[in-house]
Amino acid sequence: MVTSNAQLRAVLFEKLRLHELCENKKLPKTISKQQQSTSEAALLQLQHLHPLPKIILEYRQVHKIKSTFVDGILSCVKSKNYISSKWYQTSAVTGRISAKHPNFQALPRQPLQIRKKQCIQGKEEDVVTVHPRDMFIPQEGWTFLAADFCQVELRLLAHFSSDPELLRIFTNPQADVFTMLASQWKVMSVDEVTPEDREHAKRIVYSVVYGAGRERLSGILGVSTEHASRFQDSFLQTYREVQTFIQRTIQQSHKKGYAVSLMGRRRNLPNINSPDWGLRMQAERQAVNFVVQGSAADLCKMAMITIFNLVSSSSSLSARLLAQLHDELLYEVEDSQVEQFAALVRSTMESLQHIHHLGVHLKVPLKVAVSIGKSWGSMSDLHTPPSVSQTPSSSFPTPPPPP
DNA sequence: CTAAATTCC
DNA sequence: ACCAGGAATTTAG
Repeated sequence: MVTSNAQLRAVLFEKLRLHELCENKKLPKTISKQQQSTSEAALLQLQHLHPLPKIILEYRQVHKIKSTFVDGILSCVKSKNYISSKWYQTSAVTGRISAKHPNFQALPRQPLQIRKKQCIQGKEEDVVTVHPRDMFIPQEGWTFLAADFCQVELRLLAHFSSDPELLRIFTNPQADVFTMLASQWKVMSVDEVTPEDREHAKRIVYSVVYGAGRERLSGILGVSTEHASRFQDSFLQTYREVQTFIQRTIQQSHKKGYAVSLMGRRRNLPNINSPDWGLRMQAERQAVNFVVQGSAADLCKMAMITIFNLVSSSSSLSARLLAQLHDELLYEVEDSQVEQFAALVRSTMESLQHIHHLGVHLKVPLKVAVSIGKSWGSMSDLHTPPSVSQTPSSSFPTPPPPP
């Protein structure tokens, strides 16, 4: 079977013995059993030695789509006559929301290009592109509206660390952070940075701050481990206070046995003082990650609930929440109310920078990107109306009575 | 690096 | 027929 990694391993390393042909590069091993890995990283290294690895990689991509996002979603529709995810508010340790049956959060964002087989005798083209999110469209007379916190976790990291360099980036913004960093690293002008470059920069930043080793980083960065090691040194040197924040968080976790989010939520870390080095290091990374990712989850839930309350108490506004994609809220709103709702959502989310009755005062401004569209796949930015962004209205609900 | 769900063996 | 765990994919920071 093409889908069997055990059999693939047998063919690749016992029959063809490809690992002996590339001793210069070390191939990844599986975590638990220390076998030869058949992961993407391993197959990419082997693709020049034999045609099979590339075929497997292509197969895996289309098979994932077919089995999960076509057959999988179809089976979700069959049991009912409609399609709707189940949303879980308490299943994720960080406090993020998760979805099942189907998992809308993992629906492919990028369009997929699939080459047709020659034997089909394609009269038209031999590549077909699929936009999975384009399948979802709003009801007649309504439009999708997505509100997204811009770089939440990085902003929260700037807040927690008080790193002057990182704070400066957000307090006087010149361009998008990740496009800026991408242009610096790849030595190119800001408008030459492609969306792929930006995503790449984003992955690198989060990998470094959440404690990626040089092995892992070199894989993402596409350079040698030595170069990756130097890169992470220079990164943590430019943002020194980030490093002290990481150390402080780990130290406190060791003392308390748990990590705390922005709004006081805890995550217990049983292995934080484990004698096992591997487990202890993992718990330390989880501590740092929880403070940032968990705080982002706090903000998103606050935004969701606050907007829900505002819409509920409004007699004229018609808007429904369709999904929560991590730090993004997806709504369906009546065509005539798009502008009004966009302004409300934006000011509500940005006002979460200061939540006075909870004692939350972020040192960085929160920025929200609102986009609208007639399908989930093709949503375009809705520009900030200057009047709204200048005056953040007090749209927050009244504080609860003191205890 | 972290956090999910899903599919396959 | 069912379940457990691992390895691989997608997504999100």
